Amino acid sequence: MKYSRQRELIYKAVVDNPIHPTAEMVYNILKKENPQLSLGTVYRNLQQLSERGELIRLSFPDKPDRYDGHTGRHYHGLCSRCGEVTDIFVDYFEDIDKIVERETGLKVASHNALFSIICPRCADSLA
Amino acid sequence: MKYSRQRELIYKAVVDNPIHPTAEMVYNILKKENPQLSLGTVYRNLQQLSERGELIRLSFPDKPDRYDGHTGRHYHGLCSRCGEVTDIFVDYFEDIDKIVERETGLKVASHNALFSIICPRCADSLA
DNA sequence: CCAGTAATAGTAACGATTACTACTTCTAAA
DNA sequence: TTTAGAAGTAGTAATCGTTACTATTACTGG
Repeated sequence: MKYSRQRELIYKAVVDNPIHPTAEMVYNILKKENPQLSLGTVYRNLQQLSERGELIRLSFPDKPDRYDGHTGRHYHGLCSRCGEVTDIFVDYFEDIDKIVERETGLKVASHNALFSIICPRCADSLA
Repeated sequence: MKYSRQRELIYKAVVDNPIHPTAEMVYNILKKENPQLSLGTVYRNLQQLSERGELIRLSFPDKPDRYDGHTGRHYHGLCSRCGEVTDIFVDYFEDIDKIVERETGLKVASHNALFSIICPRCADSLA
């Protein structure tokens, strides 16, 4: 894989923006300073980086995919009001992989979890 | 919501097929006996049923959405070899919602989990 | 500094899904 | 039961997110 300035920018845009941006968001963030950037380049690099495990790609029904720069095992929260995606850093629940293995007989490599939450901003606006 | 024969068929196709079919799969299953069925009708009803909580809609990167007729809390396994989706029925891990609430301060309603597994068929073919 | 390979910009194409429209089917009340 | 009106359907067009293509540009090893 050859170095490219664009890939560097795209990667940093995801890592530096904890909002879990979509491809379009990355494009909009970067095009201000890099007006020649192509949306296809953003998509291509996000895909490559995800394949290589340098980014994580998240899918939700009826919404564009989002990308996460944290590659360590962690969970996510999805605000059921505003749709915001947040990282949830708690210790990985090792046990539950073993429980599932024991109870189902399947070989379990890992799991990921999505918590349905109310984010602080939405919680406030409700109060 | 008014009764329709098509909706009934679509709902049953999902509930009766534990493969977590895609919209296209549902269409193909049903069109044999119901050649007049329209793909748009399948999509529209799957969406309505998901919105009403009678089906669950699952999204994965780069794959069409899948639908699950089990609406009770449960988990899913995704075979990392063949991509097959399976239900995983183990007791809901109530504790982890509380742990996340305690550690993050967020209001947690529930979670779902996706286990990365090797399905029995793939495990066999490797042996 | 140059050759060769990989990456890009720009645009076209694609697949999954939703929207639209004229026609059909439920259903509730007369 | 008939019938009016609302909701649903079939068939097709349109949309959106994403990937593919192509001519040009930018890395990098020798």
